[in-house]
Amino acid sequence: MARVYIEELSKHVGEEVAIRGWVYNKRSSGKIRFIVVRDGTGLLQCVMVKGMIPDDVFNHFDSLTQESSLTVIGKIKKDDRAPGGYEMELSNLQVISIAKEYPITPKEHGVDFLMDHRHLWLRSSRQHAILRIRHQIITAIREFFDNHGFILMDAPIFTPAACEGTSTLFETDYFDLGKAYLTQSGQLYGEAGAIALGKIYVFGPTFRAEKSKTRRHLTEFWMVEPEVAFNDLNDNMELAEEFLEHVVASVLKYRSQELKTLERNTKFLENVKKPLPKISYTEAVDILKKKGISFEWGNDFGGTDETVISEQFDRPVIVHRYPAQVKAFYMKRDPQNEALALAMDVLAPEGYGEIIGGSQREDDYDTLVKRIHEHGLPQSAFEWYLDLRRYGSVPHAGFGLGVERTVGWICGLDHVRETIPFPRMIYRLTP
RNA sequence: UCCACAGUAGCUCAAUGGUAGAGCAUCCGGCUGUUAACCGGAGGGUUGCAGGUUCGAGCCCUGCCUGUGGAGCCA
Repeated sequence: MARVYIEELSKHVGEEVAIRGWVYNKRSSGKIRFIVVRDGTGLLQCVMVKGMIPDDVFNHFDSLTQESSLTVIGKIKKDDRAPGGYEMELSNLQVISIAKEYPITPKEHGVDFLMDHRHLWLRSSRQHAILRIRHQIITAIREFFDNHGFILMDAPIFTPAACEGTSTLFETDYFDLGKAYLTQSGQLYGEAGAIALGKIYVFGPTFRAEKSKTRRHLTEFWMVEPEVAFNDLNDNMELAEEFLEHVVASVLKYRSQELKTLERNTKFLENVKKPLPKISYTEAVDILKKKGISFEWGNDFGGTDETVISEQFDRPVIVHRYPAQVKAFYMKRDPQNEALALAMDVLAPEGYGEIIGGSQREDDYDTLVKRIHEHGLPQSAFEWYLDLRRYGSVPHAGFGLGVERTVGWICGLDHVRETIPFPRMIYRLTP
């Protein structure tokens, strides 16, 4: 007899099959009993009627607890009364393991309790939907870059010093070489890769030791960072919008069922088509002022500022040419206005904030040395990086996309902690 | 680091300063189409911790702990 998965049951109507999984829920009305089984790919309602099957099989029902593992065998039929649309007329049932009293009941729970049981919470339908969409987003990211001639180039996670010199980093002892730090960005290494290979992307985890305590922050998160030799700021923005369009379209195409499970309104997602609106930082400041928000030119946007700006558009908006003073040392200045950096951020709609940050990089050796000193950074730590300007320097640009914020936005979640299987936050290191 | 809010049964929550309760979960019983099934019954409590006010504190006051949201910083 065929052992099949629930998601492929439509191909097995009328056949007797075996499904291996776990008890999601059970209900009884005396002589007729229902077991809802999950197998990781979906839910299947199994029906058994007293007298139609051997009593010992029928009586197994009583011992089943939520999340007990079992094999169910029976004929598949279409039935609109069943969740998922298909139902199994159970003919046999083999218990693999009876679960102890399961902490997560079909009723509501608080976030803290669920986070303490994250390893079990992952079994619920909603978490399935989020993780499948996360998978789709990561698949689409790799697909996009792979199909556009980019080479995946992994950057190290242990680094000798701060990449940008601003964030607080996680520190660890590193044998006789002193301190090592967990990377906060693979970008500088990505630049070396772009000069070596033309166009590359770094895709890996990054770490920030800042005590950020908001719905948009994790201490460990994933970032994808493309870097392209000979690209300028405009090329960079075009790459970003084409990339975002592909990722969102892929989720809409392959994960509509999961978006439905999450009750996601896809209106804004369907709008993610290039070209995206592009405004300068100065224009963004004007928007804030028109909305009556007091904001001084030269500051960086806060969370609420980003929300107000993004609310003016029906799709992600690209903001470019920020004041250089709020941006990193390696960003190239605008030749038209030295006070501006050739930087760009993509703000997601509906208040999800910055999902992409990038820039054209400073490619002039002398200017870059000057910036390193202006930011109070030790030049010795950046000698290898300066080599990229000593030996065949070219204009180049890239950006970083935060995977968890992107998942949160596409899924319509109110907190990034549900976008990654095991979130790491300042007050949570377990499970 | 700062600001605000919260902590009562395994879980989610009630309880004017006056006998700590409900739903779910668990256990027992009933029900031939259930949909977070339903109906009847049972067990389950050091009200986060330490003090204080009061005849009397889950409730008021002080301190601490833990968590949540936000600010700063950022993706």
